[in-house]
Amino acid sequence: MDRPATHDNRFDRRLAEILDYATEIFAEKGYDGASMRDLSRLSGISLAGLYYYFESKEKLLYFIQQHTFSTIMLRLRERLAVSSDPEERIRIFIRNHVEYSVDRQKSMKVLSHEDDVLRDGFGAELAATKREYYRICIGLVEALKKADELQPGVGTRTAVMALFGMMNWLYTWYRPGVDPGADVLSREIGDIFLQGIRGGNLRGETVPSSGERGKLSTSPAGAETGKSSRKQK
Amino acid sequence: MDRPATHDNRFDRRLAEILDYATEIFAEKGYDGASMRDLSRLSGISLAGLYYYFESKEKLLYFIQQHTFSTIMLRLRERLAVSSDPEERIRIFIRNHVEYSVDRQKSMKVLSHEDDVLRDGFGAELAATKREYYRICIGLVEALKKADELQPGVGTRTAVMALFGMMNWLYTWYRPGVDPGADVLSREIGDIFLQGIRGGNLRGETVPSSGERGKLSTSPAGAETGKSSRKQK
DNA sequence: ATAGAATCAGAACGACCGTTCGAATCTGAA
DNA sequence: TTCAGATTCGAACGGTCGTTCTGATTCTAT
Repeated sequence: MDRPATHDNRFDRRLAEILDYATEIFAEKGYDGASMRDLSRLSGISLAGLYYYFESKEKLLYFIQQHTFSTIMLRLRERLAVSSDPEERIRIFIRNHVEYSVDRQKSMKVLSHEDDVLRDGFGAELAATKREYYRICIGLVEALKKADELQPGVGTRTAVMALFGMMNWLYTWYRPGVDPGADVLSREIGDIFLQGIRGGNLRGETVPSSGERGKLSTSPAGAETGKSSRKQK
Repeated sequence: MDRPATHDNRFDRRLAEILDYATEIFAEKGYDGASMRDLSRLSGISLAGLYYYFESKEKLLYFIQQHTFSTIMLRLRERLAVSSDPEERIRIFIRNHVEYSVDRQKSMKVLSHEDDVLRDGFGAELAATKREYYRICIGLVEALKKADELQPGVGTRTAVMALFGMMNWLYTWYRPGVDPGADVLSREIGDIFLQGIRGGNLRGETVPSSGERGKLSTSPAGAETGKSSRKQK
């Protein structure tokens, strides 16, 4: 009876296909280094034909990054809903991020490596999502700290950024088939992080006076997920 | 008496100055996004004048990366020479890397972010240095493992890559004046890493059977410092 | 004073860039 | 079979790119 929007499905599927090709060349050559003619060649669609599906190269990158990030975010929310244990929730966060990184390495590379390319409208929306993602992680870590009643040797911001570093650096070295699978990798990174922020096991045991500097946040700028800014051409 | 090569000193100083400007724009806009005309504008040197000091944009990037990396390597060797304690040596490694990252953030960004741009001659030499750097770190971690007699819950390669991740991600989020100084930061990252790879402090205590998968290195490719390859335009 | 190093403006080179346009082709409902 | 709308295309536009050339000038050390 209702066969709604036969074009739209068609259109969306084709666009998704193009997005996959675009992800590939952006990952290979970088956003600036990749040309629309590269994409045309790889996808087999004529240069002009591409522009039937999106209005600009910038928008193309936006589509990729937005889709990647919102997928990660969506899965995270689903998975976090099933547990209220602080440690387990952090492991879920890591597992979710690492699994996606391993699964869709190229998408993740485009998201991480071309982080500061988009500006204004597109960039702002992504930045907001990213800040939210960062805030979630901060929340998880602070919940753990409270539950464990541990006086922190490492500041929360540093800890979270270190965690993002471990996870986001994956795209530079991970080789499927050579390196451990997402499950093992998640456990390993989780182990390092959790043992890392929990005390003990240190030689000097310089417990007091450490980290978390006195004056807190005299900074004008708000918190960021990372990634410095890049001036436009 | 001997006043040798007065030009050469001049030449080198001027080149170094240009390299600083180039580091700035490469960090700002990325290698592909930055143009020689940008560099000309920023440095105040005419477009043609620039080519008196180097033969191509590629070589420019090579100079920057090569100088940055060899400086880090040089300092590392000096500092490692003064200690033979496994933990302290790892802390020295971290301290050396983090200090430089904080001190010369832009150089470090160009080194990390534009990692896979150079190919062939230039790229190969840098890749070799990088592999050596990675090997040193592997050696330090394995020395610690042996000294501590700890059965590892985390594979050495994963651990080292996680460490590189924590350190190399710095350029994306670190803000001087807002975030801790290099000394505190080094200690924090060192704490996370060292406590992280030493056991204990975990809930489940799934000590055996974990990580370090059975078949070791069936991979054809050699070990890498990280960073995937990028196809040339 | 003078040779040679350093620098300049300006134009030009061919190559490639992102994007657009009008025409051609295809597709599915009538 | 028709035909409107969806889809695709070749060709071109105006720019910018890295690099080189010319020819002249300005520094600088002797």
